[in-house]
Amino acid sequence: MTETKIKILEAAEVEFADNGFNGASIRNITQRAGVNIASINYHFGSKESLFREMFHFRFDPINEVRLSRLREEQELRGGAPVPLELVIRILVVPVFELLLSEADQPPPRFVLAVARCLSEPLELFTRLGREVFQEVYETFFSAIRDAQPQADVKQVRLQLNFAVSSMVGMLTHFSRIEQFAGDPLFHRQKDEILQQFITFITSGISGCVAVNSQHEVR
Amino acid sequence: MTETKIKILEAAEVEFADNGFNGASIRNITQRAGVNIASINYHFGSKESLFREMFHFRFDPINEVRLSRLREEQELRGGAPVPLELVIRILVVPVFELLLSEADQPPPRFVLAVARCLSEPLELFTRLGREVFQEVYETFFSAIRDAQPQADVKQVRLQLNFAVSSMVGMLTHFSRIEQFAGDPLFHRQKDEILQQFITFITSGISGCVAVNSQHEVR
DNA sequence: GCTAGGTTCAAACGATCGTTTCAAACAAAC
DNA sequence: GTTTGTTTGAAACGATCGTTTGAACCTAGC
Repeated sequence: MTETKIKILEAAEVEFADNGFNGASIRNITQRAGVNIASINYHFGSKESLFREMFHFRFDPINEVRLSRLREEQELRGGAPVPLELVIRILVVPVFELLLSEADQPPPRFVLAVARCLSEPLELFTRLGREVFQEVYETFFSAIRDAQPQADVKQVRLQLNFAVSSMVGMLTHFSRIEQFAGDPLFHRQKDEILQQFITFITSGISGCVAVNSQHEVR
Repeated sequence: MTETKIKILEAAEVEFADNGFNGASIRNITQRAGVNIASINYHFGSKESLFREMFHFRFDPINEVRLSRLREEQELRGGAPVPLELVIRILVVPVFELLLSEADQPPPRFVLAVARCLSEPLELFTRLGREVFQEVYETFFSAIRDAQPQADVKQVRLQLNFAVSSMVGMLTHFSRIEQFAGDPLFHRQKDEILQQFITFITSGISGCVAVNSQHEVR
């Protein structure tokens, strides 16, 4: 990969994270990268293709980690379902450990860039989201279903929808909601927040099943 | 309120919901409303002010409902804390019953408009979010804290952050994530989805406290 | 040294953006 | 009927957008 291409990708992360997709401008990106305006269309083809390439470049490895870690656990158990909390942990950690980086170094911006751009209602992002996350979605859907034999399929689908929405919402709105409280929450350890979030989603999901089972028993 | 102003507000909801704030254009809004381009600046001053007015116009009544219902329950109990699930229900229902409207009528668009625009990283929306939601945030923060005497303040703040993120994420991404599954989830009754979501958040929050209490016991 | 292919550059393209202008149309008051 | 203040209209403003152009530049390979 050319040096110019790398510089553009790095600058694009920051620009997309700060301004969203529609708000980001080719001129700002190239200026930040210290390259010529035309180089984006030369190296990537268009603004959309630039985002697509940044998206894949950053999230494909993350998703591979998620899939391989889950498969490790599954093989380790030889057929027995992976516990729900562990499934959620494997889904959450690879992304959120990047957001909640240590205090001495700034968090990578591409997580925010992707989360914020995916919130924009462009048709492009519907396609891109599927392109990048479809396999992860289906694999973890099966794992969550396996972990809860008593839940029906539609319920699990709803649960995963809740979980993913929470995750994207957290990425997009954490810093902003944080400001409601006046002082930041990051005094807490990164690992503690991460664990609390995993617990939040896990408890939320298993709470749904518990309540629903009660309904069926009645 | 003038007829023109109302027509603009209605058109703006659709345009903002479909394209976000940066993606929405004054020309599309006025064209959809059937009014002159200049009328937005005449009646509202600017695109930003138009959004601000739409935001307040729609969400101030919703927030008043949330606050008054919570106070009703509090007075009904005369000092005793309102149960967590009921607090969450009062927070969630006034907004989500609009999103999950019945099949025979399309859902109002301003909910999506606000959720999507608030996801855009413009400084404007940090201010606007506080302007509209600060009081609700603080009031429900107290109620959630009261409902869980064993939880400490910072933990409750984190929980509310999780809850609000989930809510905004749900509004923004529900329809898109739904498409991962192939067929829509809305076969289920509106009330059932709503109850499941309330249970998800409630269980998530109380799950955090339970785990944390265990930690402290050790 | 020359050529060929890949890369960068300044400049411009057409389109669209939010906003402004100012005259025309309108309504209500006297 | 005239006046006054409010609302609409067509047109244009300056700015910025993503993209394209075509010449200049650079670096291997011969």
